[in-house]
This record gives sequence, C-alpha cells and structure tokens, in this order.
Amino acid sequence: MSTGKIRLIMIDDHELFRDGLSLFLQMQSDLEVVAAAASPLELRQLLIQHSVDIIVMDISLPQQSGIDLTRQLLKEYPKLKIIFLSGNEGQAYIEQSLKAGGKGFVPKSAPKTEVLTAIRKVADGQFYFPSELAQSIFQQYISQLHLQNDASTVTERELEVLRCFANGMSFREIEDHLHISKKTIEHHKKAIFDKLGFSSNADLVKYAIKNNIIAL
Amino acid sequence: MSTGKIRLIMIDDHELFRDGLSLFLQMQSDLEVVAAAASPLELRQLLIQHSVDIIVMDISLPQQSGIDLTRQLLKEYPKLKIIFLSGNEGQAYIEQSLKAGGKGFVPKSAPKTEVLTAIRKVADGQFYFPSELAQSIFQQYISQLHLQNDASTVTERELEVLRCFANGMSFREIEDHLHISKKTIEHHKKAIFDKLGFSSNADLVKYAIKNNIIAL
DNA sequence: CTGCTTTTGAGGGATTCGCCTCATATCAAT
DNA sequence: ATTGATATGAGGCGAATCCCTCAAAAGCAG
Repeated sequence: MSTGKIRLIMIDDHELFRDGLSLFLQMQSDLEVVAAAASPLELRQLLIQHSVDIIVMDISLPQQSGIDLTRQLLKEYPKLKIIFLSGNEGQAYIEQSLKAGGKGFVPKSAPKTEVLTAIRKVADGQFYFPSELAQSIFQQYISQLHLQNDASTVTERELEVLRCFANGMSFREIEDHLHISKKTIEHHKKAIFDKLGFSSNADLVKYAIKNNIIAL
Repeated sequence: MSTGKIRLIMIDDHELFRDGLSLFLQMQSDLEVVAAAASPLELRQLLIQHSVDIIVMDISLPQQSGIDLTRQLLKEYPKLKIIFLSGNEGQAYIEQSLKAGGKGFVPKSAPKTEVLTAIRKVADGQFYFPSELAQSIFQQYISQLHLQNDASTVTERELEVLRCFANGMSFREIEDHLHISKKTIEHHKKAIFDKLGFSSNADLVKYAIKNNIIAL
C-alpha cells in the first residue's frame, strides 16, 4: 500500500469514546480519519460522500448490531475492510463477526497502539486479531466455521423445537405450543443434539443466544 | 458545596476512554481530576495518597467488578461518592450498583455534559441517574430493592452450584465436581430457583450469562 | 416408480429430576 | 445458651426425560 494515506471512518454511538479515539487516530501521519459516525444511517451517508478503505466499528451499536451492519455493507461495498472494537461483550461475538466478513477485532481495553497495528495490518490485506489467537489459527478456524454451518442444517421444524427448549419449555408445554406429540419432540431434540453436538440443555440455550434464536 | 473544587478520580481499564474523558473533565473549572486509575489496585493506592470526593468508575473492570469494588471501598471510605459509567451491559447492573451504594449512573453513550451534570449533582449530595428514571422513583425503588434483595442473596455455595448447572452439568457430575450429594445439590438448586425466581433451567443459564458467571 | 428427507407418531424400559419430610453440624449473632 | 442461617445428607415417590426400535404419510429428486 503506497497509495497515500489510509482513509477510514469510525462508527461508535459513544460520543466520548468516538471523539477520543478519532482524535488520536488523526494524529497519525499515515491515517486520514475521513469522518466519525454515531449511527448506521450516518455512516451510510458518509460512505456515499467519501471513498474509504477501512471502517472502525463498535460491535454494539444502538439500532443495529455491528454484525448485521457489516453483512449489509459488504454486499454494497465488497472492498471495504471492517475492524471491530469490542467492549466487554467481547469473545462471544468473534465468531459471528468473522462470519460476517470482519477483518479485525480489537478489545476496547487494549492500548491505543493496538488499534493502530490493527488498522495498518488490515489496510495491508491481512487479518488482525488479539495475539491470543494467532493469524494461522484463524484461517483454519474460519473455514471450519463455514463447513460446520453448512453441514449442520437444522430444519425449520427443528429450529422451532430448539427455540422452545431454549425458552425453558418442557415437553408438555411444547406439545401444546406446537401441537405435536412428545415423541416427535424427542426425535427433533435428538436430531438437534446430534447435528449441533450438544451434550446438555445448557449448550442448547447458549447456542440459541449466540445465534439470536432467543433473546438473553 | 463551596469548599473549592470537586476532587475526583477516574477508574477505567480502557486507556482510550480513560484518557479522553479525564482530559475533558480536567478542562472544567470546578473540577480537579486528581488522578486516573486503570485497576482497582491502582485506585486504592491513589486513595491513600489523595483526599477525594468522587470516584467515576467503569462498571466493568477487569479483575473485580465495579460493584464489588464499590462495596469494599465504601466500608473503608464511607464518605466517598461513586458514579458508575456503564457501557452496553447497562441496565442489568443498575439494581446492583444501587445496592452497593453507588450515587450515580451514566451510560457511556450519553453526551459529555451528562457526566458533568452527574458529578455536580452527586457532589452536592444528590443521586444522579438517567432522566428516564426520575429522582423520586429512585427513593422508593431503592428501599424496595433492599427488602427484596435481602431475601435474594445467593450464597457462595449456591453460586458454585449455579455455575455447574449453567455449564450443563448433571446432578451426577456436580456430585463428583463439588463432592456433595445429590440431595444437597437439590437443596441448593431449589434455593436458587426460589431466590431468583427461575422457572426453568434455561432461566438459570441466561442469568448466569447475564451476570458473567459463565461465558457464552 | 423408487429412494431420500422431513415430519409425524407409538411402545417400553432405564435414568434422571423434582419435591416432600426429617435430621445433623457449624458458625455467628443475640 | 438459644436462635438463625448455611451446608450437609437420607428416604421415598411420582413426574419428566432419555434412549432404542418400529412405522407411516408427504414431498421431492433421480
């Protein structure tokens, strides 16, 4: 990358944080902070007006999750490189942000310099993730994730059953809710456990939360 | 309060945030930012060296939750006034921070001025909470909480049992893990369900995730 | 038509859980 | 010394869940 400065936009709904970080980034000679957005809408407007290399995005935004936003943006701007900043929600969303196409992930607790490193690496076409998870591990991790999700096709009906269990319903309650017999529910549940590799109901609940099947 | 400037310390493990906000606060003529701490340990050292009116504390700290820290600090320094800053974990901890003795609560997404308002109000002996929850509501809310929460104090042992169930362990597995009988586990589990109002194991798992008892 | 998947259901036995009462030891507070 | 909270445990019984096999209707692809 020798085509001048790295052009980036920040998006974070926390004014304090947004101002502080963008000020710091602007002080770097190889970066150009084109703008800072407080909302997805604002970001979209900025993207129309400016050409941008990188977006530094808070993973938890108000109207829309950063994950969703990323999925949408990458459809429209496939060359966009997105780096997530995560607060203490942290680790839980790494998988999803990878799947959505994120190129980097920096915890907000990290020192300022780590954000810089991330921006420069990602601008150079690399991934950036916290050192605990080395570059090489990620490649295999990502492909594994993609495989796993293609292989584990939970059917619609199974998903309904899954949702019921994740909401704490008993067999009896699910019978009434879905109008099917306990036996059928057993079948579905077993299929779910086999396909997704659960070994307890707790696994099921966690999976449902991670995948936005139920609310926390 | 006409005894000069309001003396305060910030504590937040996010360097970016800490620097940004303390810089802003320092620019106010009625405030004196004595220091900024990155960890509970650092904060304690600073408290020995300086006399302080107010602590502005991130609710989610690394080693220790801001809630716990507050409880401990108020035992040693009963006159200390503590204002919490919350990220998106937010609402879930308001109750606990009130109980711990917090005097104010500001979401990080709020404009800068709200932090100032909070500091000035709290320094003046008032509570400060987001406008949605007016002053008057709080008084009754707090007293109600105290009643209700004295009844719902989960003991250490119960917490261990809770963690086990949230991790998907069966009675049998918990027996081996905690070296207690199934009967004892039943007692603890029932106590947990009663105290926290669970009606299914799924509730328990969700609670454990919300309260950082287990990872998602 | 013939498989293949999905969804539905039954029977029956093994295992686990939930809930009830009763009981004991410890520790702290009154 | 008595009370209260906490933690431990036993016995027993009914309800819920798990696990295995067998089966059938509907839809869809080859």
